[in-house]
Amino acid sequence: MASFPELSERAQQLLKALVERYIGEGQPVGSRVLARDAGLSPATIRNVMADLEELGLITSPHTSAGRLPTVSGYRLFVDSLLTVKPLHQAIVDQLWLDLESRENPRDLLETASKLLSELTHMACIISMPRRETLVFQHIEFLPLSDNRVLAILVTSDQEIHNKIIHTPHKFSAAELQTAANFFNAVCGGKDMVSAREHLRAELAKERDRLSEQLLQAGEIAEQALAEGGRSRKPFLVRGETNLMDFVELADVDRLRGLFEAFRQKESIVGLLDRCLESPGVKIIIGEESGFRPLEPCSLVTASYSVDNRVMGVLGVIGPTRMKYERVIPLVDVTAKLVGAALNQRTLAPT
Amino acid sequence: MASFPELSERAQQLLKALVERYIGEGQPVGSRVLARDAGLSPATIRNVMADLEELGLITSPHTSAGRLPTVSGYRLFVDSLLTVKPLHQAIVDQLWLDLESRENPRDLLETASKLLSELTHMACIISMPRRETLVFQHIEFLPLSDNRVLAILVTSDQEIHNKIIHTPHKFSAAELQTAANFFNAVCGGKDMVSAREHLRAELAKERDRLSEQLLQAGEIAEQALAEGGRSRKPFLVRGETNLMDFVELADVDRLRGLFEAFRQKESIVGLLDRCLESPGVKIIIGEESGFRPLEPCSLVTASYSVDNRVMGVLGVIGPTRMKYERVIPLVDVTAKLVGAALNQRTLAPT
DNA sequence: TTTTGGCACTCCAATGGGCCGAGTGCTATT
DNA sequence: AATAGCACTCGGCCCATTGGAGTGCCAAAA
Repeated sequence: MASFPELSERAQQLLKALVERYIGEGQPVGSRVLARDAGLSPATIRNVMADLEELGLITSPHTSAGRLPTVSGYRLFVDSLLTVKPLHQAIVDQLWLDLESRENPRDLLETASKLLSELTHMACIISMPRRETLVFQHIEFLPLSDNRVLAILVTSDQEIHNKIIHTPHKFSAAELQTAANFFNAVCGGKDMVSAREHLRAELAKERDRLSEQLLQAGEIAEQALAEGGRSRKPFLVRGETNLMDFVELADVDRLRGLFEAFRQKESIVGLLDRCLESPGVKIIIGEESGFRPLEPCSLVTASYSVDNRVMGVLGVIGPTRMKYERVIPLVDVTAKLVGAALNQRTLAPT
Repeated sequence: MASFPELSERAQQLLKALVERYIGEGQPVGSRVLARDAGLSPATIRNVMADLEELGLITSPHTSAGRLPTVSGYRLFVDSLLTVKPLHQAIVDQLWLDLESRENPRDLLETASKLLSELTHMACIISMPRRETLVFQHIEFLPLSDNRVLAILVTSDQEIHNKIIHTPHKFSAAELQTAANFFNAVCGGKDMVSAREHLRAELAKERDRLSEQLLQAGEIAEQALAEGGRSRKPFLVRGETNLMDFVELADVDRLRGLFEAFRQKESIVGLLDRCLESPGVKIIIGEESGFRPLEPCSLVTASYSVDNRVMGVLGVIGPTRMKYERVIPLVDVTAKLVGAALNQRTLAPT
């Protein structure tokens, strides 16, 4: 990331004022208004502005318009100029109240996304817990008609996953019970990925000692772990319609691109993965996201964790011209609260 | 519904031509173009048009523009003037191929909505099977930690419903098994609504003979039946973004209203219920729907059934100015195919 | 009686000129 | 280094003009 050590204190303050003003008004800001604030003459301001423009921090859309921040300008602003407003405690309490009462993680994330999108008046996006972080707690098999078995998997966050499995022949209830006991013993307490690997290894090792039946059941459990342990959708998007209120997005083509992107999640998932690694708030501004539909938007994300294990990411999508100083603490706090609520819900294996 | 017996054959043909033209071009159609088609002079056409306008079947947006159909005009058109194009057999086959291979009803409806929205380039809406039509097949209880019980309910369409229930005290696995057996015996084969009523009656009747434990379990099962038997969302909406392509909807406020309506489903559910009663295709044009956001839209719906029991409704939402003669058979056929596929998936109780 | 041609009229949409305001860059001055 | 002054540029707005599309009506033709 480029830093700008050559930037005088005054230039920085001016940039800050300019960005804040632009975020507030949405129109290119001229030298006069800034001059008033700074107690300097417009001409002086213009000189500084010319410098800032040369550094690529601001531009003007045309000759006789004011200036507005470029992506680098925003970058510098959020990285070192911004003073975040701490969140009012009452809001934090309210958030916690709403989140804490949710039964299951799915509900919890649903609520969180709803709250966040309402509070920010923007779109909210939350990735579901990853398979790597879900702990296998308990599996149960239920015989259905037609050589099919219903596998029910309970993970440590008390989420239920179902999968119907087609079996080569009919298993009796007793056989299924035996199998379930075996799997619970082998996999219990492991995360979904290593549970699966462990199960595979165990099956291979004990191949001789296990009955043919159990071996087959093993294959089945493998199947159940493969897909059943993941929720249907990798992430939630809520409040998309809020984006329609922003003038800079009030263009049908743009909106269409955005909404399309929300629906076919792949590219967004990639983006979110970038924010998974480290905890804390991450900001992606405009074209930094690297793909078109999000160009006029910024993304403010934070990962949420349980026991210092990163579970997923949540964040907010809005116009580049958003009130970062309000959004950042909101996202930050929400992520922490979601983590805490999730933690409270995650019980030790029985 | 007002009929127009006083309408001459020629006037009807003219109205038909006008509507078709307007649907095709999207612009008010003048007397000249119609004159060419009809082999009459523009002046003659104008006379007829004046009659049609007086009857409230067409209007002109302003003095020097052509005419376009009013809601009544569309109504008359779809009710008695329209000649539907039969669907190409290849498309039917393809649809069936795609639908028939789906594992569970949820997937099936998901696929159907995707296909329908793609084929029509409009938004598709499908209501999930209603509780009244789902047959209780099997219930199972799984003890969790913390005085909680996981109820697993299998319905006749092989869909799985889960619910976590908080219990006043800890039940043993054996107790739960007994309870499950009891409920399976009492409720098996009944639809969800009457299963619940039946269970309630049974509990009241046998109150003295049943153990306290079983009674409590009964309350629990009641809970499970109440909500667990219904999927989380009452209906699916797919392909909303397609609506952005239509010029008549290319207005952010309109779009916002529409999308908002899709999200908070209540009003839409009411609309769909209207189409539940009788089988066959139903069409709701513009303001007939009776609520604002859908004003510039039409709705083409058909209910789908299994064994002559209406399960739900599916349909398509698009601009009033849509190609009804193509959309109607598509919706019709899809509904039938969904019913057939669902039927194939619905197994007799074990 | 129905159809047609003609004519005056209305209205929209596109075009282009003129003007104002906002803002800049540059230069001379303090 | 900061400022005042000045010429210049550009977008937005208002407004008048024009052309085209279409109508309604009436009188003449079929």
